[in-house]
Amino acid sequence: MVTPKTDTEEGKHHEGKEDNTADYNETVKICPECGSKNLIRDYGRAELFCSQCGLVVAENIVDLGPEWRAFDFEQISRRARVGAPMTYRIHDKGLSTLVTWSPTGQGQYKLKKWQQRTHIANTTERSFIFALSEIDRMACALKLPMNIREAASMLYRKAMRKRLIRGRSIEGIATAILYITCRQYGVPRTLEEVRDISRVGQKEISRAYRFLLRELDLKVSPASPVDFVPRFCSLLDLTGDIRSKAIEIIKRASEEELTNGRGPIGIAAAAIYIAAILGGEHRTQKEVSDVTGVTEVTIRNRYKELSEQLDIDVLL
DNA sequence: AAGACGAAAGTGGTTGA
DNA sequence: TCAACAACTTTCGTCTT
Repeated sequence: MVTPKTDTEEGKHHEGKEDNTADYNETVKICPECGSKNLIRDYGRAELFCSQCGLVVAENIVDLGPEWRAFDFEQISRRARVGAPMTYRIHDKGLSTLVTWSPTGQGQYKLKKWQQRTHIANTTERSFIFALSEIDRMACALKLPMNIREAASMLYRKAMRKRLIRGRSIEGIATAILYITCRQYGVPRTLEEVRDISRVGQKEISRAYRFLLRELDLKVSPASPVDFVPRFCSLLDLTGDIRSKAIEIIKRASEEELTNGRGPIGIAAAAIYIAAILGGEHRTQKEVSDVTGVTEVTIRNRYKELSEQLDIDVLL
């Protein structure tokens, strides 16, 4: 994986020289409000915020850029000497050198031919390339940040090393890998969302998902409703205020054990629905339903439970 | 007319014998 | 492997604004 972004000496070097929101974003790892390390990047709103208390730590974050930066010549030479940053998203980890055609060199021409033949020599290599491009395509469609694509690629590589891919659909595995990675990184996508941009059906994704969890010995804790809130809120064009309110409601609900055995998305949807009304930014059940993918009936059921048990008066 | 409500039947996934 | 089960969906008639 690409080197982590915390580079302390670097931070001191160029204070105030560059766009400081981005710098802030790269160095802050702990929420100043509650100390939680669980910061979530919300690319829909371009915000970095705390999943515990909802505090927006940084705004206008622009990640997705080059994985490293250099601020003086020494750093350039130190970091740039190997060429492109090593990345797992290229099938040979980006370490190969592509020799391009040159009209003068006969030797280079042969080398190029040799490269082409061996580069994509066998079918496993081919399918790996395909898998990575698929992961990239899907991650792109889901607007996932680069670090998740990297992690997904890494996980796929791991699955391949363990010979888990053979005889299975590459699409299914790749989709499941992405789904798992999103969960691990606290930016879950719903199964429906993943299915919509995948080329395989939900059943196959689920099968591959369970298979991978078992074989790779991964433990993915059930998604928290909180993790869905920022994205749903931004899709509904709600302010950060509502988002915080919704997260607050979910926290109280889970303390009262109202979330047990309930689908996290339904909880998130209901909390957002309530929060939006309380905050004067009313959204209809249908609107919330369309964005979250749970039915209005479920939203009603959850929101009835929540408002009654938590003594929240929801006056329309 | 649109939104909210809730009853009732149906669906797909999980669990435990 | 199968049946029981809970959560969720679909459908639809009714009430409210």
